[in-house]
Amino acid sequence: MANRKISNTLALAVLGLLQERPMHPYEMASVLRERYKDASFKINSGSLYDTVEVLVRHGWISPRETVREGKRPERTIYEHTELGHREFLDWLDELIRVPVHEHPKFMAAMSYLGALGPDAAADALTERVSHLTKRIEETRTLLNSTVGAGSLPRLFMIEVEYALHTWEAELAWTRRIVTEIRDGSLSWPGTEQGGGQ
Amino acid sequence: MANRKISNTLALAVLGLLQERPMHPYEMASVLRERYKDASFKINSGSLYDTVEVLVRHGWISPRETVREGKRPERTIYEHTELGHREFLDWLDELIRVPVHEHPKFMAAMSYLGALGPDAAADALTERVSHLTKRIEETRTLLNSTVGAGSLPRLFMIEVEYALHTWEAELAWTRRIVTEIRDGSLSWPGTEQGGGQ
DNA sequence: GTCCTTATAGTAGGAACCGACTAATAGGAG
DNA sequence: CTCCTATTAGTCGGTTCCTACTATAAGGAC
Repeated sequence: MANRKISNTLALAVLGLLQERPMHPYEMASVLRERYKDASFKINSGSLYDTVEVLVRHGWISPRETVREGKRPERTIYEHTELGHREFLDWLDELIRVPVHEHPKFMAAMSYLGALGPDAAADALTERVSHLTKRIEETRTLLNSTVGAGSLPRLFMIEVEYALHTWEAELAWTRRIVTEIRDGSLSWPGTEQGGGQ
Repeated sequence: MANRKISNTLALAVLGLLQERPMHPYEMASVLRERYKDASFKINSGSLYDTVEVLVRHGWISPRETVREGKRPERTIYEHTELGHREFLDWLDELIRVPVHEHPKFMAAMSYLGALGPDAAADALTERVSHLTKRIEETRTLLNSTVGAGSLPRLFMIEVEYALHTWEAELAWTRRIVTEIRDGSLSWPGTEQGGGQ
């Protein structure tokens, strides 16, 4: 009963939307995209319908009605249950309280940085720096045109602020490593030019 | 031919190990753990054997021999192919060059921070701060007892330095948000006490 | 009015992934 | 020398996840 939880965060997104009002899956995807939440959740129509089914099986949401307009496919509209409401808050609380170990692809790649040799490594990292810089600028622009312009409360985009902050940290670190590779202070076992010592 | 790539980074780990010397899957897992690479890759015996099979199907690695000691299960030893060598370097280079969008669970949760209300939110974030602090300390200790003690070259633990840096950034950000919730500078739509303005 | 593109709504089949299990051996406790 | 646990090595079955696809309707170009 402890970790019988669903782990896919897309389920959290669905649950969250249904706290507001009943919706059919396709609409959930649209609303999430409108609100820029596709940066936080991996929205994929196949997974979305599966996720909804799992939530139904667990009794966290339930179908409310099935409507059909013209000859388009039927839309099934879902609503949250009492249990679903409690589990939503519980899950949310835990996700915030307890950091989980994740496995970002960049960390995996850095584990084998040595294999590239110092020159290719510095080169690849330099290109990463430029991608990150661009992404950060775009995100700043987005925040300025929404929260900055007063059209959205800051709380509604707080996770974007978080992402921005982590990218900035990654950028700073990456830049520093490039410098250290180039000036030899990060020495490269396997090549004969060691750093100091 | 462009994105016919394997996406699971565990395959990168396998490929990387086989650049050194031939190995059987169980040994790969042990070596990765010895080298603290289980922080970078999600090692799971089920997935590992599947991944090895996929690599064989793609022709990036191939079985070299099957040995049996006593009546224990047979061990199949794999080695990398020429193609596997090229693809390893290529993939590595791309993972470093081009940042991919990931979906950390914390970001997902922060998207619904509002649902907790300011008090519960500050409370949960405060607990996160303490977990992060502890994790950072432990990681510093690990780095001191390996790279710091001169028993491992810094390059071999560079991804741990990266993780440490990102956790520190997350910690600083989380602390700041807690402060802003408590002093009211992060205002909470839905409750009536707005911030400044 | 016909053509083309985009939006709407969802389905289906297979690949990937993971947890739980098997089964043998080695190493100590007593 | 018998029991118990840890280590070695890998398999199996089900769930989850994703890509590719179907099919209708609406909106403009010309």
